[in-house]
Amino acid sequence: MGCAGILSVRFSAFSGGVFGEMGGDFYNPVMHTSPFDPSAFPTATEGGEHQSNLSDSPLLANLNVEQLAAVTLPAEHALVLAGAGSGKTRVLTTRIAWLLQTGQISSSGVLAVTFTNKAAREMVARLSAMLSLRVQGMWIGTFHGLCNRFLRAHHTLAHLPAGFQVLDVQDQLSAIKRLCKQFGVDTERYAPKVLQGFISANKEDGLRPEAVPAKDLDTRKKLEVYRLYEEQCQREGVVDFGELILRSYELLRDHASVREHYRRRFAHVLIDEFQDTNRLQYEWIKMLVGAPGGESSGGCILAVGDDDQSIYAFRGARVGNMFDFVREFGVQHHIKLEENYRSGSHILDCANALIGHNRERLGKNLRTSQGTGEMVRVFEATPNGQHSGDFIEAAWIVEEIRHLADGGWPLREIAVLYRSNAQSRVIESALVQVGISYRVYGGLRFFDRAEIKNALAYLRLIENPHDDTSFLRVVNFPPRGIGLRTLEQLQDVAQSRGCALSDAASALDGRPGRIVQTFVDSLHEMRSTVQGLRLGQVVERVLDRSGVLEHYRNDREGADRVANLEELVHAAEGFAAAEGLDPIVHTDLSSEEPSVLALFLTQAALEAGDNTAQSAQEGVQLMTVHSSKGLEFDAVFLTGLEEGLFPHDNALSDRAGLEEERRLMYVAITRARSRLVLSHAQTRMLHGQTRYNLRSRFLDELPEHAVRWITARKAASPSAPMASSRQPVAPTAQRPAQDEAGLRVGQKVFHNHFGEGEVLRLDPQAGHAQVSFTRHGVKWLALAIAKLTPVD
DNA sequence: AGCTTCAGACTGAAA
DNA sequence: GTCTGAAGCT
Repeated sequence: MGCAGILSVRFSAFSGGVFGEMGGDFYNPVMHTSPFDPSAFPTATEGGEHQSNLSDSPLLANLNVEQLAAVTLPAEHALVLAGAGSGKTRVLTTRIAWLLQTGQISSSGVLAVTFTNKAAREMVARLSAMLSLRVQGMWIGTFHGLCNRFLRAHHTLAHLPAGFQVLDVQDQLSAIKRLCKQFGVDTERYAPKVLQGFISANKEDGLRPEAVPAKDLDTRKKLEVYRLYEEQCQREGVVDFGELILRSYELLRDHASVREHYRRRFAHVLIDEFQDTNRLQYEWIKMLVGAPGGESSGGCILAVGDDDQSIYAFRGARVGNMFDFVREFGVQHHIKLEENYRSGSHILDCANALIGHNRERLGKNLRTSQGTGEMVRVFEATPNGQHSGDFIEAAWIVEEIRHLADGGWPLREIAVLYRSNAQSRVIESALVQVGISYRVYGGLRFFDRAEIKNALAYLRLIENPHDDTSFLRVVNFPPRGIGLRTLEQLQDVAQSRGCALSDAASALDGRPGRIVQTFVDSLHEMRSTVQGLRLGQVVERVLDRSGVLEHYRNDREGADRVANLEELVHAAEGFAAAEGLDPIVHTDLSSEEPSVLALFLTQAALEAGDNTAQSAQEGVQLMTVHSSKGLEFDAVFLTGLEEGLFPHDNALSDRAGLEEERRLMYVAITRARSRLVLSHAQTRMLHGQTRYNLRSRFLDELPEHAVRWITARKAASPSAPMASSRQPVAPTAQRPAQDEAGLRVGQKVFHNHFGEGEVLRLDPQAGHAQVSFTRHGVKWLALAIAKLTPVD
């Protein structure tokens, strides 16, 4: 599967980031030896207004005025508004390097937090390149990675076992399902997914069950599940993602000495992508630093973010944290990074004009000294007799890509972006048609694959026999004839005795009981046979003894899975060295030190791998706009710019939703270096039916001077006949009157192509009508395009 | 007990 | 149109 590269990079590049120097790194405020690299020592900065004064400092060379100001800020709280492509990461890393080199702090006095492992890795890599000191042991990582590290160090105070494990979303859901079954929760009324959302959302708001207002019966029921879930996790020694942060927060809150220690220690706290932080993450930061006026104020915060790129409100991100931060910390230093080093001014003009339609902004305008660059083009795909608009759109884009490729543009520098994953399919098949290779982002990640999760479940059971989630996952995998019946009995016994499933096995009798007992025995056997082996060997042996590997070998479609399992062995083999750990596994269940196996399993949960479906081959990159954030490409094709799709129907109910959609569009536009092509289709196959869509309102918000409206001039592919040569659409073409044609629900209508039908629903805001046609089924139509005649 | 079929969903997604 | 998850069949 070619995951070798991905894995080895992942496990080595972040070495020490999470686990390095565990223990010794904590209650040990003693500084590292001097971090100075004499050759890079800067001269006095004199307030640092002009870079010319600093030409002899390689670190600060080539920074623009704003970047320099941000890097050399005094040790006070500050907010940096960093526009897209403005050198944000460079500022963050140079700031850290500058603080270290000027001797203002030691490397143990810095805490830098990001959202993704990728961002953390990049920061570590850039710092290593700038500094001669060991970046490994520094507190640079994700919110969850750092909190994990923190809880490991203080696991006793946190009431957790040394080798506590981290539940990912899948594990969490199955834990909740199991709990529902056990306590007879009506899962028709309270879907496990909903309960999971409820629990996570509350944790991310920093709320334990007792703190959530039980306003109605429904909420009370959910709270009961929340409580039971917490008990279950505690009993099994596992934590979910939210718990990592919530418990770290509470630990700091409840233990003054620990709090004081870290507040004294971290003189500088740097936060990346601040607009994406949720309430709990912000509270954690505040607890770590101490709000002004509190009993002890700690270090200073440098928050870097861009309110215009806030696109994760749906998962709890609060742009409001930016405003709160300024208010609560009395932030005096506001720096805007507005110079963009990525795109020409036509592209930036589009971005600025578009985002100017948003009301709730801190305010910021991207500029460039690069010149205008290419015009931004807009393509409208018109359906023909054989193909719907999305097909024509895809074919046209692929043709354009082929031209680019012929012209020497590297394929990996070309991206096709879309609003929702469902759109990738048409584009993929168009690419396959002409034989252009591509990569799709958004598939399963390595550690989320079923075979890997099965293998990890065995390893977890070796580490912790009380992990019932893992027990249930593999008690009948590979199949050994244990059915639901048996498991229910087992769970009953475990519940009445208050013990783990694996300890309840002996109470069962009959054939099923013997099978379960054999399974439990084999786990014991594996646990003892594995002692003293290297981690890689441990994984290998468990894959063998558990029968997992054999099971996939016998599966005629299991070749990929076998390869992935081999990859897992390889990853385990390299893990210890990369983390600077002893590779020998000792799973002493009462140990105060987590075993290397426990750390490996945690790593797997906290860093599940790139979510790219294909291997890292050269190819056009396909992804959603969301996952394109932070990336850049020479050429960007942004597809499906249609009302209902982008902005998406589900986001249109309120102003905030629309503004987030617009920010999403802003993110997409600012990905392009030199070429940006926007496209929309008049008709699109969606959910197995044809939809008629108006072009996106966002297209009408772009400035005329920077945009060229085009239509197809030639056949997009041999099989696709001429797209009709319509006149370029005027950018200001009128939107349909809301009540056009006087339609109402239940109205009988006639359509030239589909014949007779009845209006099922109306969406006046979007100008859409859903019509059930007698002969062609249910379709959504855009009233401006479809000609509907009312019939009586 | 395990496989197959059928209904229903379906914006976005890090750790 | 395609994937997931639960009920039905062998």
